[in-house]
Amino acid sequence: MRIGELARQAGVDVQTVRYYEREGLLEAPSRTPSGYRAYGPEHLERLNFVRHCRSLDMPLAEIKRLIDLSSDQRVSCEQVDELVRAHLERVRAKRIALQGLEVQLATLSAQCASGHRVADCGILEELIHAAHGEACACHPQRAV
Amino acid sequence: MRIGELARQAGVDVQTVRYYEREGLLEAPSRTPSGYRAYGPEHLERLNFVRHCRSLDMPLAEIKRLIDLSSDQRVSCEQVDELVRAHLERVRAKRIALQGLEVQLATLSAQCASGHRVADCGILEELIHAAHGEACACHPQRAV
DNA sequence: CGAAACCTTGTACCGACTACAGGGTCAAGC
DNA sequence: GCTTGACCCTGTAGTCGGTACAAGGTTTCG
Repeated sequence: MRIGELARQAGVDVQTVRYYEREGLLEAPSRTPSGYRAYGPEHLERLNFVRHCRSLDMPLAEIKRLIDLSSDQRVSCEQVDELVRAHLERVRAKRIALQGLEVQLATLSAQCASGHRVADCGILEELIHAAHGEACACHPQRAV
Repeated sequence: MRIGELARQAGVDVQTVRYYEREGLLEAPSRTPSGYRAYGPEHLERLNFVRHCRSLDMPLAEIKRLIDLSSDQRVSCEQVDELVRAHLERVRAKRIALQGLEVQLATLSAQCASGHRVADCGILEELIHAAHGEACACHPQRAV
């Protein structure tokens, strides 16, 4: 299987496959006499593994770590779980931060009484208040 | 005020100030005879404005747009609101995606019965199933 | 034989910084 | 007057996970 076929089967770009090889996530395959990469089914499986982890938004460094762990039979499963849990915690923290942002942005948007010129825009007013270090609708008890 | 003082007052790194100048978000200030940047209070206000928008996770390009809009008195307030609302929508979409990820990662973590060796790790098993295109705990009805 | 589709390497780009190298300037203390 | 340390300057490269070229070689089909 050449690189185009592998990429098609995994649903990724050809460049991405080469990128993963460069980053050490995909083993460098053997080459045809003319220098083309020749992949086997084990490469497709590995690539699917990487893509699946990426679909869970794991960074490549962690995916690499997961691959290393899984190839060492002496390693405890707890290390794998710890990695997954740590990632889950980061995702949760990010989601909570975004929830706060949503409230702030909705509040800010509510300041706009449409039809105005920017001179009287409630949104810009709030943002400029904030620039003076004062409280604003989106950051009510901001401590500066 | 020199760059260090400005940066301290706005709570940013000196490099960030120079970066904003290069990116056109902060007007280039006058210079002392020895070439040091000399800032006035209007620069601090602008910098605070930018930082406040950044705290709402707006990309620099949008902040720039906001600055441009706010300096044109003929512009309607609706354009400002539209920009804020579009940003809100992006934040909301991202938050929802992360919520889905949280569920997936929690499900995956629940597959691990601790104390095992990786050979029997439920997490890796699931991930490898997924790499074969089969359904897995974290992506139950995956269509490949 | 020629065109199209494929492959190769190498490089640069995205955002929003951060870090570092290699130098110049300034204020204080001795 | 000299040194020390804190500050400032420019320019460059790195982060992350790719994407997008450019300039060439190979294969495949008609």
